[in-house]
Amino acid sequence: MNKGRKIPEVTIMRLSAYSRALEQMMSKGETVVSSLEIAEAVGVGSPQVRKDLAYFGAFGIRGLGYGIQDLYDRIAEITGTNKVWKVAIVGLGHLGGALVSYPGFLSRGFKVVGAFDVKDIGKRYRGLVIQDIRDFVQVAKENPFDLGIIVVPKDAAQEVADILVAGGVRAILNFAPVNLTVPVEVELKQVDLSMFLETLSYHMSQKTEK
Amino acid sequence: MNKGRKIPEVTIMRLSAYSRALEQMMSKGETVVSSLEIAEAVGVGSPQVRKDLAYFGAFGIRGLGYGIQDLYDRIAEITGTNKVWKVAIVGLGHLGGALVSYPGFLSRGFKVVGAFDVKDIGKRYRGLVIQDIRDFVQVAKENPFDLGIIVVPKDAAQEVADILVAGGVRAILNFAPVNLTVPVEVELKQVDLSMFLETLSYHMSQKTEK
DNA sequence: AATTGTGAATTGATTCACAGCT
DNA sequence: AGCTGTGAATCAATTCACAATT
Repeated sequence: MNKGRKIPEVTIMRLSAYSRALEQMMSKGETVVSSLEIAEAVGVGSPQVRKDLAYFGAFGIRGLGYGIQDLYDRIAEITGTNKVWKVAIVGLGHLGGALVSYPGFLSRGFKVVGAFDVKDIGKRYRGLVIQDIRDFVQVAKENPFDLGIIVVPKDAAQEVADILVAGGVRAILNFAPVNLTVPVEVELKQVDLSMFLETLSYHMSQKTEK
Repeated sequence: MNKGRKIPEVTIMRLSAYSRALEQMMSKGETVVSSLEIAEAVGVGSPQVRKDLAYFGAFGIRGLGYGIQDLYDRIAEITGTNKVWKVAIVGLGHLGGALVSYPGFLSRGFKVVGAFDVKDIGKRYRGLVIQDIRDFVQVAKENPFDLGIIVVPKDAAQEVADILVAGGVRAILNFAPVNLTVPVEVELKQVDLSMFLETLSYHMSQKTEK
């Protein structure tokens, strides 16, 4: 097992990937799977899969493999995707608007139940009414959010983060390309889309130079 | 220095972050900066900053710091953001549509010059005309793309990847939640948005359990 | 016979601490 | 005097290899 130890963030991300591979397998009607099969589906080594799972207990059967449904449920329990999390999106520009109805969110337990911005207040947006971000704390008092997604221009991002924190969210996903400061008890994840492209352009540049 | 060694992917991502911090500083009219100041702006340790930079050479001045403009240019050269890369986006759903005009892309050298899908062919979309993905190879023959972004449903993603590769792209950024297979000479980066939320829900679950 | 679960070995990344410059 | 650049030390993650189990 591994009760006390700190679990690497990449392990959690891989669990998500395993989980999706398991969904695929379930839909094909399979019931048992080996660490090697999972590994191949996801593109890692099989000891990696076993190590990752071993952080959380021993739920395979030696000589046989893992029960797919069982493993799937265990992972959902671990990553918290067996619950439904209430999400507020702040910033309904192109990207924010797209995220409101991103199918991958709802299917994994993230339900967008609030949309906030500084303009277009009152406008309907895919079943949600855009609310004034300045009312966030008030709104959250009636109906708390677990998680906030920030999709505003970078100069506004810290201010929005402060509001989300004041409104009691427990985690923030930030798409604005700035480093935010939040209290330690609030989980923060920074995602910068152009950063991903830059790793690619780095590798492309490398190759042309050679 | 460090000419031969393999550079960690996280280092490249941090270089992007440093670069953005430098932009900020330049806009304030500053001209010199220490590794500690960069580190604080980005949220890492100062030896980390120096190590990252040292992979690519020694471009600071001992006792003084780094020339901001100079360092900025060097990083742009390293990450390839001093060039303009031609990008094709495949899949103009909500997310794909948002990415077409994502401001962070163009400002860092990624110019979306092609939009492809299986439907709405011929429709104009923010200055681009949607083209048939089945014509991709033909279109790319006339006007090659450096990089392809896949934003299609997961069942179509591998097929699209094969087409992009056939059309000669050198790198692929994939938003579909599946593991793609491409030839080694093509750079591939997988981005799964719900994975980021899942790291957050994991940490939130942890806290409630305690 | 097959595959898990896990200590041990290895590889990789970060941090330390200080010599070397300006 | 101050800050970089870097080898050495530490810390973390991955991979190996095999005993344990069905």
